[in-house]
Amino acid sequence: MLRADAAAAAPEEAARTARSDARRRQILAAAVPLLERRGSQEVGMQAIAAEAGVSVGLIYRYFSGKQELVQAVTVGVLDEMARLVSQAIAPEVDPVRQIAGAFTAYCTVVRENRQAVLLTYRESNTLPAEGRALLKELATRSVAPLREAVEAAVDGGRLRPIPVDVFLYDLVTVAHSWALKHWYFSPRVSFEEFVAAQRALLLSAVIPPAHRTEYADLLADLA
Amino acid sequence: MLRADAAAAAPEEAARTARSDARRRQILAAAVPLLERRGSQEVGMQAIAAEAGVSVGLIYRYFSGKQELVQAVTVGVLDEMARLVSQAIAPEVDPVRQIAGAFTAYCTVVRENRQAVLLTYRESNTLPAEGRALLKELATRSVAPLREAVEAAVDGGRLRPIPVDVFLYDLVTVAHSWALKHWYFSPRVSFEEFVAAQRALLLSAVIPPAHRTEYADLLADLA
Amino acid sequence: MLRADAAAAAPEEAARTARSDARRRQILAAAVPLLERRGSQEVGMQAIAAEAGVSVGLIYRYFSGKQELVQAVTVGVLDEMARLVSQAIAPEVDPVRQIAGAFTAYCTVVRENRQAVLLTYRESNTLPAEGRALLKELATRSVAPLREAVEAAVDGGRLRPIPVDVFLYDLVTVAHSWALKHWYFSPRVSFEEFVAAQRALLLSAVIPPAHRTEYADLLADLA
Amino acid sequence: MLRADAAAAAPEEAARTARSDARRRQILAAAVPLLERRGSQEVGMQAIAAEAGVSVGLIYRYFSGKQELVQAVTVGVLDEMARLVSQAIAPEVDPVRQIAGAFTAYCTVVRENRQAVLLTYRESNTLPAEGRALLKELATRSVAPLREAVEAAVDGGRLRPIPVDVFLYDLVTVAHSWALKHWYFSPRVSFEEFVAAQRALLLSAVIPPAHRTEYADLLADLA
DNA sequence: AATGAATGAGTGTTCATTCAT
DNA sequence: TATGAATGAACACTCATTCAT
Repeated sequence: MLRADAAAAAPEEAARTARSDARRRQILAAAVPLLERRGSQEVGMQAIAAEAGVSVGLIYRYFSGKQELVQAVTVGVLDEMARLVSQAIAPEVDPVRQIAGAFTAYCTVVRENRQAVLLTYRESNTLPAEGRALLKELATRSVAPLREAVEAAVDGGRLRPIPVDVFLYDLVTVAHSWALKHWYFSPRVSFEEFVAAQRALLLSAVIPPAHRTEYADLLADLA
Repeated sequence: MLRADAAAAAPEEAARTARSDARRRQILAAAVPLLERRGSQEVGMQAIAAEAGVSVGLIYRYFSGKQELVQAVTVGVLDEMARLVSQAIAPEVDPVRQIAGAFTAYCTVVRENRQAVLLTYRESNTLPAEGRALLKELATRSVAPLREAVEAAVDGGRLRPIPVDVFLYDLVTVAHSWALKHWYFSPRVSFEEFVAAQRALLLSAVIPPAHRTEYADLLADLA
Repeated sequence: MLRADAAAAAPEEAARTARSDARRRQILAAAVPLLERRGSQEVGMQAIAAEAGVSVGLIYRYFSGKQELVQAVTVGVLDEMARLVSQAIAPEVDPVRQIAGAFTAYCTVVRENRQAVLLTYRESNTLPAEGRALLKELATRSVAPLREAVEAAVDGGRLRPIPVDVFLYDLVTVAHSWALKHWYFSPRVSFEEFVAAQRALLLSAVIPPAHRTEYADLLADLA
Repeated sequence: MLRADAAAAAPEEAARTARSDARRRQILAAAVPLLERRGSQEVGMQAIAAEAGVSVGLIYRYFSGKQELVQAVTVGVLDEMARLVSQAIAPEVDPVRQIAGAFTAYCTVVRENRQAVLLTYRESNTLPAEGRALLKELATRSVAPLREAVEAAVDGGRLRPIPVDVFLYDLVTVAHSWALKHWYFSPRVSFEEFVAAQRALLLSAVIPPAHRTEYADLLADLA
């Protein structure tokens, strides 16, 4: 009996945790589009509850308050994007092609999560110090694979000896600019043109003359 | 009498307008640092009135509401930055050097108005469509001189035939990234290193081999 | 079968009642210190459930709502105090000494249940009419033994012909004042001094000159 | 002009303070009966605002929050009672008659402010430490005149050498008991009987035999 | 032109109570 | 019998906006 109970306890606990996680996800899933569209300021807890199909009180069982919910949404959105990017990176041998692929993947993820990108830029200012630190760490962690590729390329002489930190964040910032300056880019260039042009521009800046022919396909889009 | 009045009316009117403008500026000047530091959400009208040394009611004589005030602050901040940049651009003959100079100027203005840059990114999402359009127009207008330089350089063959729109906003976005990613860059590179590296990177991407020796000084920082 | 069931029913019923009573007591025991310390207002049902080690829902099986629970706690506390007092009263032959003993006992119980006394004063205002009536009845009943002693003493001529009702509640009120005005008395007199002084004062007021020497020991503390 | 302005400034300020005070009083006056009847717990800010004929927001201009308002009401009620008592005390030469008069006055004030007395007992438990300290100080200050009379009587040998602190608060507690135990006393004795009996009882306890004939009128009610 | 007292709809949050399991 | 997730009305409090002076 006792053993059976003990044996049963674990699955019971697990089931509870699973249900609890499902609720959290349900609430977050409802909050994400609202916060993306209108910002944490404009969206009330009642609206989030209504969208999630739960009562206001229930949200407070899963999140200590609005701030924590907004932070969870923001972190979740960044996490998801990092996951999508890492999924999308093809396992290339050539580090330069890996960089190119990662940048393309990043841009694609940005295009498909434009509102989410804007949300992270917008809400990161409203987060408390702790949440901000979490976001920074997440950002740093999610560019790690890209950083390795850049470092490998530089070490292997396939990229000029550039300041890695600077180039790395240029890749990210430029990818983000499809969301940040969407009003500007979208009427002027197609997404594909944007990616091709940016990729060619950024790589042109760092591929040394000796390897330009090797990567001619990547640089072609600049003419 | 009537004539005297009419004669007096113009100067009177002018004086009134002048006083009115002074009031607007007084209120805006008080609002700017508050909004930069804490965001429009966190700052109340009462706080702005107190900071400006006027009553709440008076603000409503000069602005139709909080939204308009925030918009005026945002526009004002962008205007001021555009002014500072255009002031800082030396009248160079060489369009490439003009681009380099403008980028450096832009970065310096960003450094000295970091909070203002963040404010524009933050608040532009809270603005109504109309205000957003105004901001876009302003942004477009304020890069116009830079665009001319880039176009001239491309036309003169000193820059590769790149998509001008893309390169132009890369310059702006990268300059902004000193503010947007300050938490990342500032512990890793000094502002001078940042500017030199970015300038070299961006120009490397676009200066054709034929002119690389001519601009060796600008490209030096990449080794 | 039916008979066996019927035969078993009585003990089963009894066992159930016993378990049920134990539950009630368990919940009340958990609620008492919480309500004493923080008041019914500040204490939530969830907190009481947690303290009792049961679920919130279970409390509603044993009490119809918070109000009833608070009432049960209040009544319980008064009951317990009445019990302690009646226990502490030594079976004296002399009614005056019985009064003195009962007063001393009352004071001691008040000292050891100061928070409980405050609770009854505090919560009796929040109770519904019905609960209030119950409390009054309880209070009346619990002073009954004391009333008998006073009446006996008056009838026997050992106390002056005073209005019994008034004197009776003065005894109670003064005993309570150790709790009600604890902030005042405690830094000024010790508990023992308080009891001796009050006892002497109250008895002085009612013992006729003819019996003063007989009770000199009880009156000593005033002079 | 400047002088006129300066001259006008003071009255203006004074007028503002006067209006502000009137508002405070208006809100307090509305809050008192509500809090007396139903307790701070049961009374919402909206109800107080409605009763006062002002908006909720306005209350927050004059009180930092509900707690402060409740404290102000409680203090105000105690203050008013202290004022009424001190007004009612006739300037007697004889300190014993002064005590008797003060006690009678106290009882009368309690009778006419029964709910207020209950309110102070009830709410003093919900107040923060600071507010509680204020109440204690107020209570101490408001019995000061009575204390002087008691001390004078003891020093002059018209009262037995009793512990002043104890007797003083017995007077107060017994007077309060008309409110605290109103449910008990009121069906049993009239207010006048109550006062006469209590006065006689308390004075009997402390007037030495030597002066009993002198104050026979005060002691008469005990028979 | 200027004030600031006054408004009241709206906010985030709590908690007694219910009910499916 | 026992659970605790779920509810939602109610709360204290805020703040953009108005308007009598």
